[in-house]
Parts: sequence; C-alpha cells; structure tokens
Amino acid sequence: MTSSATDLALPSAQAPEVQFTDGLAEIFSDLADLFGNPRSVGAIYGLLFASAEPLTMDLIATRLGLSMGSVSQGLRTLEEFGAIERHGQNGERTARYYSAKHMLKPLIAGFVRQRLQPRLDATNQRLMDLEALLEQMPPDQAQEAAWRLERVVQWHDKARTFLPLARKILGAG
Amino acid sequence: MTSSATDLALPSAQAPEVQFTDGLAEIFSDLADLFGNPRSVGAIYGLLFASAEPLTMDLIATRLGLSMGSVSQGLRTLEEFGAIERHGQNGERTARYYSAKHMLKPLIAGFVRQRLQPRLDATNQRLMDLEALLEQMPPDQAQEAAWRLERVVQWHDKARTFLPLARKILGAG
DNA sequence: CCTATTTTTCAAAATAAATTGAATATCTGC
DNA sequence: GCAGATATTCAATTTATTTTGAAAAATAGG
Repeated sequence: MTSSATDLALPSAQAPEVQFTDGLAEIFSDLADLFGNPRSVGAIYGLLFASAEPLTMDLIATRLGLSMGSVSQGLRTLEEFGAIERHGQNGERTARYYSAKHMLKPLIAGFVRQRLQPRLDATNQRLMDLEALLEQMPPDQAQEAAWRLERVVQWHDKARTFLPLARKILGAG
Repeated sequence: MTSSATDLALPSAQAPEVQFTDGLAEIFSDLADLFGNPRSVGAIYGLLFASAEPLTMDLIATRLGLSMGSVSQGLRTLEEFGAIERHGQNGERTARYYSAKHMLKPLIAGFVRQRLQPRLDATNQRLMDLEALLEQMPPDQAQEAAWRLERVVQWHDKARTFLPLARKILGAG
C-alpha cells in the first residue's frame, strides 16, 4: 500500500543476512512479549542467537536501535535467566562481548525459575490463606466454598508439578 | 505498618465469605495477568467461580468496582474461552445471569485456542519465511544461519505439539 | 590516583494496555 | 412499535510498563 512502483525494492531492502538477523530478533521479541517479558529482551537474545560471533553492548544497541540503558538491563535479565554468556574482559580488550547459549533450555529454565515459579508460589500462599478462612465461615457456606476452593488448589498443584515436566520437554531441544 | 492498635480490625474487615470471594477474584486476577490477560477478566471469573449462584452483569460490576463496559468485555472474553455459562433470558426475568464452569479445562483450552495457538502459528509462518531467505544468502553464511534457525524451528515445533498435551494434563482437573 | 572507556542506575518521557463512561443498540413485554 | 431495562461499543482517559538519557559508578591502563 505504501510502496511505489518498484515493489521489489521493499522498505527495508537489506542484505539477506541482515534480514535474517533482524527476523530472528523480531521473532524472539514476539515470543518474549507472549511470555510477558519486554520485547527488547527478546530482540537482544534473537540478535545474539543469530550472530556468528559475540557482540558488545553497543553493537547490540546500534543494531537494534535501543539505548545502552535498555541493552544493559536486557542483558542482565538474560544473564539471570542463564541464557547468554560473557566473553573477554580478560585484559586485552575492554568492552565485554556477549553471545547466546544455543540451547533454548537455559532460557526456558531461567524464565520459569525467575518469573513463573515465584508467582505461582505466591498464589499458592494466598490459596492457603483462603483455606484458613474457611474455618471462620458458617458451616454450610464453608462447605460450599471448600468444594470450590479445592478445585483451584488441585489445579494449581498440578500446574506447579507440571512445570518441571514442561521444562524438561521444552528444554531438551 | 499502617494499622493502629486493633490489628484484628484489619483495613478490609469484611465478613469471611466476602473475603473468600474477593480473595478468589484476586487470585484469578493475578493468574490472568500472569498469562497476559486483563486482570478484570480474571477477577470476573474468580468472582463467578466463588459464587454459589449465578450473577448479573451489574452485580458483578458493583461487587468488583468495575464499569459495565469492562464487565461486558470481560464476560465476552470468558465466553469466547468457553469458561462461563449464561442463564435466564428465557422470558421471566430480563437480566442475564452468568456462572463459571467449574472445570478449569474449558478456561485453559479456550485460552490456548484463542490466544496462544494463533500467536505460535504466526511465529511459525515467520520462521518459514526465514528459511526461504537462506537460499538468498551466500552458501557459507547460509549454512551457519541454517544451523541456528534449525534449533529454533525444532524447538518451536516441539512447543506447538506440546500444547495439546499441556491442555490435556492441566485441563483434567 | 587520573583518565578514558564501558557499564549501571533510575527518574523522567514515551509507549502500550486496560478501563471508563456515555452514546448506541438490543431485548422483552405490553 | 413503544418504554423500560439491559447490554455493547469505542473514543477518551487512566493506569501500567517499557524505554530513554544523563548522571554516577565501575573497570582498566597509564
């Protein structure tokens, strides 16, 4: 709609390897977003994943059009997840270099450990608080409520025991 | 920290059954948020789940302090998920009544079908586009890139085939 | 211990997402 | 086909989140 005569000269007519890298960055942006992480975190991981050699912070920032601040924070998140590696910093050159671990396992495991697990644990605590509340309710109400609560608790327990399995299956590749 | 002398008279010293209902609404709010849905959707489901009898839209709105607009949209989302049921509207009384299906299965299945699946399918398409790109790259680069891309594609396929299993296990309760 | 370079921090700005509310539409019974 | 009641829509507002950018803090070499 926007482009004129030469539709082959697309808005972003980049060299294929650049398109490839940007494409992976975008895909991982979307996945990050899908799982409730900032898009920038996904973009950084995608870029590192696509790159043949490690990159410095400001290469990443330049390439993705992000501020150093964002990249710094994003790298930290990914490092907490255990999804990337540092190189260099051993004297000869000053800037640190980063690369993605090519197993998705650490990324997934890290995400589960850092983000999912804590929230599910918090929910678990609240469910237990509600269970305690039952005792203060008039018996007939309490029984009704207990029945309903039980469903949620059971599901929640299942979800929590399910997570390790999910991690195992999804992390294997 | 905020409350004075009588710590037993907590800020929201409600009847236990109200605390119970609000508690479940909050728990489901958090879960909704965790999975990328508006908190209001979770709150509505939680309230309906906790309630012994079906509720009208404006009972829900009043109880949760939401606008009718939010509740209307939230109920639609939940209906699309297949997580709630309508009652009434069969002549005698005018307002429709809503209740939660007490199986979490439809909620989960609906969420997966309406939200997760479409996004993963879109990602799949983009991965295929990237695969097509490989042919335009110089062979040595293409090989490197293919190797990386393959990892993502494999993982993604696994994730997609994994979803039905997850639904089965988590939906059973 | 100074300087140049890289990295982190975090308040402010930009952006994205959810919620409201009032106009509009749909129903139901008469 | 009107009136009262209920429900939906969607632009405007509010709220929450992400990103920026500039100041402060590390880090390494001289």
